[in-house]
Amino acid sequence: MRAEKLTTEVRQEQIAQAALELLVSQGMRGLSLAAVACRVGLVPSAIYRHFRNKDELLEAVIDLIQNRLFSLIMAARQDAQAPLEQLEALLMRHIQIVEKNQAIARLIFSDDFSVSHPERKAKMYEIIRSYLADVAKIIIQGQQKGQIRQDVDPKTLSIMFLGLVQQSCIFWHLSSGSFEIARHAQEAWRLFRQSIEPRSERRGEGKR
Amino acid sequence: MRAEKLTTEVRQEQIAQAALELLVSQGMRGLSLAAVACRVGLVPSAIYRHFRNKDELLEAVIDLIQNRLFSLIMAARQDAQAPLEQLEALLMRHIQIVEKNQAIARLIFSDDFSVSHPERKAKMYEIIRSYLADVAKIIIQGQQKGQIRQDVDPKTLSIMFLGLVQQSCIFWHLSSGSFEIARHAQEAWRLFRQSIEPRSERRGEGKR
DNA sequence: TGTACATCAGTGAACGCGCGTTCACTGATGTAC
DNA sequence: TGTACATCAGTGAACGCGCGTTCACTGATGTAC
Repeated sequence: MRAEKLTTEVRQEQIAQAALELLVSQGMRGLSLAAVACRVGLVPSAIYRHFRNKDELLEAVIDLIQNRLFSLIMAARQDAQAPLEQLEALLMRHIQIVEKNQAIARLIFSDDFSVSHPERKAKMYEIIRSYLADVAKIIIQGQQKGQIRQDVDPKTLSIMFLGLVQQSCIFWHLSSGSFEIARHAQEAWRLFRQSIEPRSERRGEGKR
Repeated sequence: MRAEKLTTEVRQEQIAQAALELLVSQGMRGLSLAAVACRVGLVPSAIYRHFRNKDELLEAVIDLIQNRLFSLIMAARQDAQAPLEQLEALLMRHIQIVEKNQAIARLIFSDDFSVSHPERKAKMYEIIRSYLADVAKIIIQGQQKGQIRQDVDPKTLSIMFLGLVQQSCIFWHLSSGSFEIARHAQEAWRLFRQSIEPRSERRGEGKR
């Protein structure tokens, strides 16, 4: 049975999308050209009409991830006005798409990164850094508004924030879903929030 | 050239050790039986005199990791008396062996875990949980001695503590070593420590 | 409106490669007599 | 102390498998005349 003939632009999107879905659900081994092609309804060799090779497909997957991360931040910024609440919204949105966060970890720790492709690893590093820069921006706004204490490095804070996300996801992954990710995230966020709020607010609490 | 004939016990240790080293330096793809054998000075098929198959070798690697994690905690507990200082020592010891921590992440997110071997994933989950239980013990001692505030769940705290470690390692890995892991860990620890110390101490600070 | 042609997405057979694994064989070591 | 034998770690050739990739071919679509 011959598949419908579609333009390269459409197919490239479909293929990259299918590859990301496979990465999420099946891990790196599931990300074979045969499996990707099957999911799109094509024959393996048809992939080569739209990507030069598997490496080029992986690049497309990375671009897809970059876009997802970016829109996540955009969405969180619209969820709330105040910086602290934006961070909370971002954390909760991350938790909601746990499986997709795993895909990032799987990619980062896959063989196609660590040794084989240093330039790809560098690209991913840049993507994460730009994500963190956006988080840091929110933090700096919080500091200017007096919502976040000023004696901490925004960059350090942004990495710690991402740590809240990642850690929850790793546990969720390892426990095969039985780990109560939402509850943990809330408790962790409470602590994190207390540690970054200005001391003056804490003093108020302490006085009672 | 024929290799020296050694007992299975000795070879099993050598092989598992070599496999872990390869996992650390080369990632999962570097962990081929051929490479492992070569590192020990054997021929690939010789591995089968000491392990039934690759799966059994992986089990041995996991056991090795478990032992390493355990001795890390033991060492940290001897570094200091007070619970908070023990945690700090543990964090710093973790940072010193960044590369080895990566190996854990590589294993966890490899294909041999996520989909292929649920029981192996479960075992790793147990290992991490028992590690966290030890960390939680230290935290509970800290709460009893009044060094750590009592209104936070020790389990949540232990996961957040591990988050400090992991996050630093992930960044160090991604940045190919250019990320200043020690500085970040110190700053992150400072914040973490402040957030878990009892409020009475903070109130004192705030009064000035 | 109809015909001829170029373009290009989709096909299926075939390839080379690296991998885990098997197996008959070797030869050193320790034990029984 | 010497001889015969069992044990077992190490060897190298060979295998089957899944994978990424190539290539000549098909056939639908759009364009030029």
